[in-house]
Amino acid sequence: MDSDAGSTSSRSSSPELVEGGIFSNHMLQAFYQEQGGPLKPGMGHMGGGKSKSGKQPPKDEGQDLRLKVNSRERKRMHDLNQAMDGLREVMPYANGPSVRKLSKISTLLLARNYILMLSNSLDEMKKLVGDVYGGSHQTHMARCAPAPPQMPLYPLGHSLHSLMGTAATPPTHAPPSATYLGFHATHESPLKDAPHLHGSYRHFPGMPCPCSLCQPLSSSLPRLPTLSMGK
DNA sequence: TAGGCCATCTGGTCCT
DNA sequence: AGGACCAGATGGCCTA
Repeated sequence: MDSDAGSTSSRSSSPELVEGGIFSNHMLQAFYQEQGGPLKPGMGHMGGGKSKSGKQPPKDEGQDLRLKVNSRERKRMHDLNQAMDGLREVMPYANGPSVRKLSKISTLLLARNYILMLSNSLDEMKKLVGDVYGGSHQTHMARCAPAPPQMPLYPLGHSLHSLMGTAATPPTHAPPSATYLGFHATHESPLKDAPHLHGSYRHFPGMPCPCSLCQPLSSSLPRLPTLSMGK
């Protein structure tokens, strides 16, 4: 949650409060013992869990073990969130402190579209280079950087706009939803159906359009920290 | 107030 | 046996 709540939101259940933060593990244990053991399902401010009848180890050992497992799980999730933050940082999307973070699902979907767009751009560039320099270079390019096998060539503009989504423009203060990002949670292979690839051009709110019609193609997509989604 | 998003707890499963 | 991973459950925070 450090990653999720840290920058723009003020959730009270920050893991930093627990691990190496305001509350130490000892304090937690003391709290648990005061409460009569680890948080029972359905109670406690940290959420609950399933209440399956389970074999319970002896109380103290069981508590220690449970705390250890919980701690590991928290750490694992923190690592996952850190990785998610790292992904957000390299996305062509607003990264400023005043900008609301992309949700996890939106981050993943946008990342997927971004990768597809970059792949298509690469193909496009290779094609252009091949056209300019002729067959020998094309052969060289094909040998050095073969295109992914199942990646059909799509117009660059379309792929770029597919990255930005083709659905209705959401309000600028709201993060793009999964639907807005152009996906409907299909498990089909990339670019196969690609309903998001043949939409009409649409401009991402607050975001300069990256298509070749609107601006010259740069070698890498710039960071766009000015997109404000409010909050 | 409902819904979305999230962190956390928890038990189960798989792997080393 | 211990750890990693996963998914279900729960409650908190925030926004429309």
